[in-house]
Amino acid sequence: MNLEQILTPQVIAAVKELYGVDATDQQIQWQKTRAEFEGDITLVVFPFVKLARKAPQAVAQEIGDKLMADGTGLVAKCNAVQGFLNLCIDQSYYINQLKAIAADEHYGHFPYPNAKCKNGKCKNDQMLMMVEYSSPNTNKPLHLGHVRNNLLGYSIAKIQEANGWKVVKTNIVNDRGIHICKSMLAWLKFGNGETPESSGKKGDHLIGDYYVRFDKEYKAQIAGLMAEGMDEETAKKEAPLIKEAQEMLRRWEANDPEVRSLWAKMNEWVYAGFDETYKQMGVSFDKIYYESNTYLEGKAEVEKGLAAGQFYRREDGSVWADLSKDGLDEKLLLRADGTSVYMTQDIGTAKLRFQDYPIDKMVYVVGNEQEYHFKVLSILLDRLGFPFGKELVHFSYGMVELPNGKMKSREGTVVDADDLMAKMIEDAKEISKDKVNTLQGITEEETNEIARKVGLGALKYFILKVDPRKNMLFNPEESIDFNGNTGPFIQYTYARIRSVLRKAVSASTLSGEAGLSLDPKELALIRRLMDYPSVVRQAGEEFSPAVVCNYAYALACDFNSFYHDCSILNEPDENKRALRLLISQTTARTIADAMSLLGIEVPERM
RNA sequence: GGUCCGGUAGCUCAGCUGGAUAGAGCAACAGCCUUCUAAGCUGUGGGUCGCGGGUUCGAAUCCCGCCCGGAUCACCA
Repeated sequence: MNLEQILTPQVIAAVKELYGVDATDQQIQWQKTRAEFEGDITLVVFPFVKLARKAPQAVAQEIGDKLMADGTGLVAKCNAVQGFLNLCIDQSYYINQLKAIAADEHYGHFPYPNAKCKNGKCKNDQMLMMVEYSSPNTNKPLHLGHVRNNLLGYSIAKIQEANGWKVVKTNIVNDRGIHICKSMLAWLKFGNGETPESSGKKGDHLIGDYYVRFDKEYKAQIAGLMAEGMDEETAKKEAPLIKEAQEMLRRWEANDPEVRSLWAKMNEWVYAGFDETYKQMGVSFDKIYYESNTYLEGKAEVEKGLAAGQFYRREDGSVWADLSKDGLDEKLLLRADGTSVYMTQDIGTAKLRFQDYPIDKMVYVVGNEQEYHFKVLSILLDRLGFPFGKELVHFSYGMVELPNGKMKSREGTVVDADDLMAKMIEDAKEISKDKVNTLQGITEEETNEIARKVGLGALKYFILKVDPRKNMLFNPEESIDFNGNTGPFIQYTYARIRSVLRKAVSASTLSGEAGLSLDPKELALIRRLMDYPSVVRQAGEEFSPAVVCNYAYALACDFNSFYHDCSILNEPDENKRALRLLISQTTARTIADAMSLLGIEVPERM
């Protein structure tokens, strides 16, 4: 039970006694006391001013006097400034809270709050949330946009786990379609049998190169045709290359063995490349789906819906859903030639997933450009009887933009994920060269490991600290910071604490704390630590790793300030020293936990 | 045009379930290492919170209108 929960009923009682009115929970507003006033927590008394028909200051004073006279001794002092009642809480309360936090192995995590209730009877099963993220196309390597997606998806999964959900991380790989045929065709025509082994290229990069090559050759053909007098639109349709690619797609759909085997081979190259990237990024999946396996399932679902009268068929044979009752348009589900569209595939994927897992909540981590798609998908899944359809979450995030606009794969204006991670690790290593005194006696391997954690930490924090909904800017010309409000700053704080704890000879236990008086910096830290569970809760409700970032930063700031002012190991009073060690240890643990929710590792030294 | 999202310091971003004088970091400048890691700490300067109305004791925050930027409204994914 936190401070507000303890104090709120006391305030309600005080207001009742003083003014004979029943105050509602909503009228009780707490906020942190501003630094310039004395106190730990502040009650806003404006809501009671009318009831009391007195000046705000007088009301605040009256309530404050009542709280102090309650006999518990919790409120040690108070002062009233206008309509704000600042309360000083007895220090023993904080010390007890600190001990409780230190003793709680899973502090900030909520084990099973989401008990599944059926027929009013709770079976205490854990609710299952499936989180889809990454969802790459197999025709090009991952870029910075994917990095944001992956980091957000992974972090959200961790955050929801901390909030008590059973989370299944999933990936839907878009492995079929015209895009991969383009790469395949270009490889056949211009590849001379190049393989990842023969060229030493990562498989996804190799395929990406041929995708770019296709586009280049295709554009040349279009230009050629236009020079012969054809208009642009016709030229785009008539260029031999695009026709060949389309023909290849037809052969793929017809299960042509030759095309299928090439397709399988090239996709394997891509997956090997993706696996490397995912591993370096530190993300993982519990279950991977492939569109080549789900799109037929989608067609079947649509046919079923059609038979059930949910959808209708037009004269040309195409199948549509009428969403006008939901305030939307009509939406195509199957083309006249019977082939499926994006929506059909997503329905099929949902079907398979629901067969595989008892999904209570489905979360799609997909860019905000697809908001309309998911609005439609939600309605369609609901109509088709999927329990999670209506309440599906499209975790919609903003684009990563470069100084000159959006990234475009075909135009080569992308920031490659592998390159970027390598660059960050390299930068981290460069910076660590100046730290010879703190990193002396460490093996080359350890140094590399620290650089990896720190470099990736800088990148991840840089991306995750921004509100996911917002577009964010990345300037490749300016390197990502390692100072200030950054991942490395927080990692550094952790490493500092670990260093102190290593040097602490014995873990003396805290006793006889009655006589202890808390330093303001100690108090601030304990209060910050107390906030952690509500931060985890909020991050889960809002689907926002940024909330966790802000907290981790604030916690690190509080610690550094404390560290600067208060000596830990050199504190002569044994009891005080024990308290500070306990604060330090709890802070380190909380930093590490918060960072783990972000998918960021913390080094023991740096 | 309809719908959705954003506009806060020179730059990158917090704050947005209404609360006291709008916060960080970067960049600039000035201090702090014989003492637990200086990737740190302390300080200075920097703002019509896009604009205009409204709601109220109180608005960056809520409501309405407008301006600017982005996304979306495909037999693309």
